[in-house]
Amino acid sequence: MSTNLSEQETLRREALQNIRNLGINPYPAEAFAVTTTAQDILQNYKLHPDKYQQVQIAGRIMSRRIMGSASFAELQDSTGRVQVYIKRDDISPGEDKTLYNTVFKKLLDIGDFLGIKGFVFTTQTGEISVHMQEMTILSKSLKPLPVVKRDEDGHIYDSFTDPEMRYRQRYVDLTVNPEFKEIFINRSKVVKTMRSYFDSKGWIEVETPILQSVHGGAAARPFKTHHNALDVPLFLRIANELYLKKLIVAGFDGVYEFGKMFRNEGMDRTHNPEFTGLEIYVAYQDYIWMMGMVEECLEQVALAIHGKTKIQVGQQEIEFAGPYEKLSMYDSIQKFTGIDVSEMDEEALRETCKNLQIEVDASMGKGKLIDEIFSEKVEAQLIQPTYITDYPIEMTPLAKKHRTKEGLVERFELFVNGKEIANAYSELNDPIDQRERFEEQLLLASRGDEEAMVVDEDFLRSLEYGMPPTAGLGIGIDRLVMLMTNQSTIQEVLFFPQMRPEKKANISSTEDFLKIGVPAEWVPVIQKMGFNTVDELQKATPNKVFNDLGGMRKKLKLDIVIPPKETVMQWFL
RNA sequence: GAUUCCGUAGCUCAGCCGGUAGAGCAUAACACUUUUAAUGUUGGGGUCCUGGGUUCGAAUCCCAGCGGGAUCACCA
Repeated sequence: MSTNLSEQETLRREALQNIRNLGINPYPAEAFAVTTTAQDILQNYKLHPDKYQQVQIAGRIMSRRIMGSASFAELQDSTGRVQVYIKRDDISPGEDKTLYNTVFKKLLDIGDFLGIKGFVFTTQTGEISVHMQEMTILSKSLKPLPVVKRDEDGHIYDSFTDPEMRYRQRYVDLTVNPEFKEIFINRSKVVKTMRSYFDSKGWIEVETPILQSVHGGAAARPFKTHHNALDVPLFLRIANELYLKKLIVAGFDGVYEFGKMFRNEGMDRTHNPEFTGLEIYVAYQDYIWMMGMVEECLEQVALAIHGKTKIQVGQQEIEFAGPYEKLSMYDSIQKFTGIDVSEMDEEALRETCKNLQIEVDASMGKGKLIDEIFSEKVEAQLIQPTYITDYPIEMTPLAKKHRTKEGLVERFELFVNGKEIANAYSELNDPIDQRERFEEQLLLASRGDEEAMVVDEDFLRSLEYGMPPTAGLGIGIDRLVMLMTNQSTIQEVLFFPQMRPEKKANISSTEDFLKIGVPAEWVPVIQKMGFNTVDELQKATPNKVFNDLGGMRKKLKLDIVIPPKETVMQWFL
């Protein structure tokens, strides 16, 4: 047994062995038939007490209150917690009280999974509880869970709050802070609601490649990888737009995909290197039609989660029922800055940025400059859902030119609570125009714009065969979930947000220590003394190590013989 | 990347002007037949993030590093 375990972990391993010694399998293979849940009991027992005279429930022990020959424990399952009442003479009816006195009181711990057979009743203090008649150990827990206590008023004590630990060990987080499970349940509802809405329209869910040889469809730095068999570089997709449009060319009327996108860029509370995007394309429609579709869809999502369309997000109340306000990009800048940028050329825009104290650089084209003004002065002000429409052509190479307004494209972005959550176009289906737009992107790239889009020849070829007029939409699912669940960081809506890898302590194996002559029973002691590697040990002073061995022996109350000094000296040769 | 705060027991946290570490919960032992943040009594448990420096003496002061949080920048 390693001395690197904490005292509590060692005790639990000993308890595990003692359970085995009693002939009980702490990890049984048999299924345990669950007939009810904590939530079901708490909600329905009073209405139909007769139905709860024989129940089987399973979950984790989350607290124990032992009082002589009777005890209470809280059992937590996926739906919540219910109290269990255990009476010694009920579970150990004969002379042998081992099951209660030893197994329940000594060998079980907080975190263990238990299957319980019993009947539901109400205690003198009025708490609905399960009176245990039989108990099955389903799984022994070897690491102590942080214990979070709650009083009658719901105040939380000693809560497990360290964000690093919560994200790295989400299984612990959701076990001891089960209220966070609600976010993920709602996340699932968001996707489910959207999916069934799309399906009801007859559009089909598809899957397109994640490994792509050309990372098209958006402007971002990709993750690069390599395919050995083909010996070619591949990229994790930054978008799936071009593939979905190829499927419209192929003859589908509506296609959509929920999928992970990967962008090799910064991480913060609204960005994770992998995130979930929804993209949907519908043939013979345009961006005006798409606005109505988005309103209908989001209204259903809000209803599914909150049962109403007006929801609280931070300090704001946001109304998701349409129609949403529509504002052209130029009008929105005029509205919030009083400046009309619609007629300005690049030089005038640059001057305007300077006056507004917005930083610019030489690589920025006209579209980019307007975007800077917009994101600096307008974006944060758009609290209620607002469509910003009709973007400058320069910043949108995949959208169709505006039907009436020169220099603009048919595009909208939906802003809610000051953040963009959707982006849509009347998709560009003119192959010649599309090629020219890509060429302009190449020009921007040569000016140093790292976000300029790359050309996808296969996509251009597909357009040359002919794509029907199409409306397309992308929604950042993580950000939508943040809105719908009132969370301010993306990490809270991802089960496993990206983290810096945990640093692994460099530890020599027991064999390595044996090789230099350390007796087996002393290896754990050496490790306890802080020498994780042979190297570290050999860097220490031999005399001091020898002296410390005696000290550790005394401290750990070990009944083993100290190696002779000559032996210890051999370790350092 | 910049600024700033933080890192002490399994968990949450104290620890002042530098003198080799404390509390609550958890855990161990005993008591207790309806408690509920159960209770009472008694114990055990620490690489004070790591490495340097100042000092007779560092959890504490200084420097560097690592990890994390917040804000900002970048990134639709």
